[in-house]
Amino acid sequence: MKLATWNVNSLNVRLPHVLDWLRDNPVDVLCLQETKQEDIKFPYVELKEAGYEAVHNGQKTYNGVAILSRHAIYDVTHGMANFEDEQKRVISATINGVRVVCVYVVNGQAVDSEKYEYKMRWLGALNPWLAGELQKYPNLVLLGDYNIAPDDRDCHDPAAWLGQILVSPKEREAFEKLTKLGLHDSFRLFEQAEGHFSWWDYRMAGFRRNLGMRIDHILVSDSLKNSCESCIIDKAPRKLERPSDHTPVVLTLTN
DNA sequence: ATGGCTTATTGTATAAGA
Repeated sequence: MKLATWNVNSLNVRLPHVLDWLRDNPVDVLCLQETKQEDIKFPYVELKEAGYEAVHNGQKTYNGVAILSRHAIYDVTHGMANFEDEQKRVISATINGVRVVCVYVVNGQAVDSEKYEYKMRWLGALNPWLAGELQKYPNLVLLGDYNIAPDDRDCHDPAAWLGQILVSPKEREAFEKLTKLGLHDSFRLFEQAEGHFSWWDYRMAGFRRNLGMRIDHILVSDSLKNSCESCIIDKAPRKLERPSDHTPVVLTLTN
């Protein structure tokens, strides 16, 4: 089973890239973030023609998450039961006996901002909510844009970014607390080298110079850890015309 | 050279992303 995550930065703009990518990479499940569209505009028909069922928790202009699947989708829930939120950032479903949780974590803008406070409150709710979900669904995969680079090697210039948004100690502590629930960063089960990123700023020729961050992650529960066969970042879509600033991360599970 | 780009908005400048 292959599961992937991709922040598309507007599905309206990026649908051709998504359809092309799914044709070349027919994963079982693809989680999307920042669809930035109301449900009525969501391209259910085009995705169905491409072989994918989809569920969407969206809103106009901002945020929005979706799960696309080649297999039947069961028990869909929106958001986190313990956190009232107008922003559409979470959608979950069960597919092939795996609980798939798709998240678009708050960006936070700057460490001294109100948005950072919201980010920390949001992450503060995510942890206990996931603890409960793991009780209900031991086979769980948490995919999405975490807006956290968990380690210095996940940042192109740790000295320049020291204490900044995406790498601040509190954010990294929140990520660390997720791993303490028994969730494992599947990319780091394999690749340990520096210079692997999932997001590059549109400015400063960020991609060409590999000035990136690894902020899109796929975490797997204890019970799935030994089934992980590979986790790769696919940089190909970032090279296209009018790309998303993020690129897909793909997990392969055995059986 | 601390800027640079991209997206959406009942737009034509502003907010947000990260």
